[in-house]
Amino acid sequence: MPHPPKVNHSRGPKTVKVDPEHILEAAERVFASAGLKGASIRAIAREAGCDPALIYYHFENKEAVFTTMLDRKFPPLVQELERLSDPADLRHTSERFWEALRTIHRHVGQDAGFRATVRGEMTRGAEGVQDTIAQRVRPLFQALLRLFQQGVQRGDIRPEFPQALGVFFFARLYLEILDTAPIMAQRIACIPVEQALPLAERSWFELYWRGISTRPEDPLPFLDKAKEFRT
Amino acid sequence: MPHPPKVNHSRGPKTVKVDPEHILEAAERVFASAGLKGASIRAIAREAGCDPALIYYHFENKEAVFTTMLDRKFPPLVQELERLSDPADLRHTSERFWEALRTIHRHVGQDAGFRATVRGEMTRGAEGVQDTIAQRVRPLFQALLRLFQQGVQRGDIRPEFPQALGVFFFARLYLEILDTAPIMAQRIACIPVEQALPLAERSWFELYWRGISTRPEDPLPFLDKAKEFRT
DNA sequence: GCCATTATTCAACAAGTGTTGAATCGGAGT
DNA sequence: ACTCCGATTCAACACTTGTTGAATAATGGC
Repeated sequence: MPHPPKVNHSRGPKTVKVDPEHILEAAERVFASAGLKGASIRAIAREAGCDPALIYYHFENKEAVFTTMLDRKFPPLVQELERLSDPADLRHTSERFWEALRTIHRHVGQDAGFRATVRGEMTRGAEGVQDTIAQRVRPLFQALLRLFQQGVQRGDIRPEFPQALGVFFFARLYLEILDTAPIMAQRIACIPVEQALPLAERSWFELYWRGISTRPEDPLPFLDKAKEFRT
Repeated sequence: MPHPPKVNHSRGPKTVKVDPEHILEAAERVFASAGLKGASIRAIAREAGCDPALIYYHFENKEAVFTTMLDRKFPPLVQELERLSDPADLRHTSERFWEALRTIHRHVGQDAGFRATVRGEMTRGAEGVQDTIAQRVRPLFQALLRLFQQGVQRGDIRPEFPQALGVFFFARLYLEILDTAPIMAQRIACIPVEQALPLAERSWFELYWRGISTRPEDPLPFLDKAKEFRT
C-alpha cells in the first residue's frame, strides 16, 4: 500500500469552464516572458488555473498551442493591410504608410508576448516552426510591398531604393522599436517609459519617410493629429 | 556491491588542455542557437569536448560563463567608439557615423550568438541579468551620443530630432538588421542570403542618414568604397 | 434511474536540467 | 620515491520538462 487514498474529490467539469480561448490567452502571457521553449506546459496551466493534462485534451501538443495562437492573430492583420494597399486609395503615400503603422500597432502593439515569441522562433527556432511562421508573414510582406510599389509609381518613393528592403525596414524595425524602446529608455537612457514609446513611434516614422521619400523636406501634417492614437 | 568497477581510466589532465577560452567559445556557439536559458551546461560541455563538471571548475556557475563572455566583447568595442567620438576628428559627420557602423560590424558582426543572447536577456531576462547588460551597454550609448551631439553642433544633424532616439535607432536597429535580414531574405523575400546583408547595411545607412541629416539630398561618396569591407 | 459523453484531474514515465562531492590521473617540486 | 596540486571525470542529487493512461465527476438524453 504505497499511498493512503488521498484523492481530491475535485475532478470532472469545473463550475467555471476553462475553454481553449482561456488557455490561449494564458499561453500568450507565458510565451511572452519565456519564449516557446522556455514556457512550460505546467506554467501555462498554472496561469490558466487548470491541470496540464487539460491542455493536452484541447490541443495536440505544445506546438499546436503556439500555431493556434498565430492563426488567431495574423489573418485579421493581413486582411486589414490588404485593404490598405488597394490602388484605389488615393491618399498620399506617406499617409497610407502612417496608417499601415497604426494598423500594425492596433493589432500587435499590446501583445509583447506575441511579438517576442514570433521573433524568437523566427530567428532561432526549429526549422519546422520557422516555416510555420514564414507562411503567415509572407502575405503581410506582400501587402506592404504593393503599397511600396504604388508609392514608387506615384513618384512619392525613391525608385532606386531596394523595395524588399524598404518593406523589411518599415515593418520589422518598427516591431523592434516596440520591443526594445521601453527597456532601453528605462535602463540605458533613463527616460520615463510612458512618454518614450509614442515619441519613438512618431520619430521613427519621420526618419523612415525622410529616408525613402523623393521629397524628404515636405511636412507631414497628419502626424500632428497623432495624439488621438495614444492607446 | 552495486557497481561492477566500470571505471574509465581517462581522468586527470588531458593531452589537449581545455582552457577557459576554449569553453567560452563553445558557450558562445551554444548560446547562439538556444539563448541563456535554453543552452545547457551539458550542451556547452559537449561542444567544448569536456565534462560538464569541468565548466564548474573554471566558472562559478552558468551565469558567470555568460558575464565573462560579455566582459571579453564589450570593452574593446566601447574603447574604439570612444576614440571615434573624439571632437578633434574633423571628418564629416556622415562619414564618422559610417565608420561607427563598420566598427560595430567588425566587433560583433560575426557573433550572431553573442548578439542574440544579449538582446534576449536584455528584453526578457531576469532583472539581475538585465542590470549586468545595461551596465556594459551604457558607455557604448554615451560614446555614440557624443558623436551625435557633435553632428548637431556642426550643423550636419537636424537639431529637432530627439538625440537619445537618434542613437538608439542607429545602433539597435542596425543590430536588428544583422540578426534578421538574412532570415527574412531567405524565408520571406526569397533572395540569396550572401548578397542580402551587405546591401541591407548600405541601404540602412543611407536611409538613416537621410532621416537625420540637415541636407538629406547630399551624396555620400565614401559609401561607394564600401566593397572593401565585405569581410 | 441508467448510460454515454465530455471535461477535468491524478499519478506516473522517461528524459533532461544545474550543481556538487568524491575520485582519479599527470606532472612538478623536493 | 614521495608528496602535493591542478585538471579532469564519474556518479549522483533533487528538480523540471513534455506527455500519457487511467480514474473521476458533471451533464444531457432516454
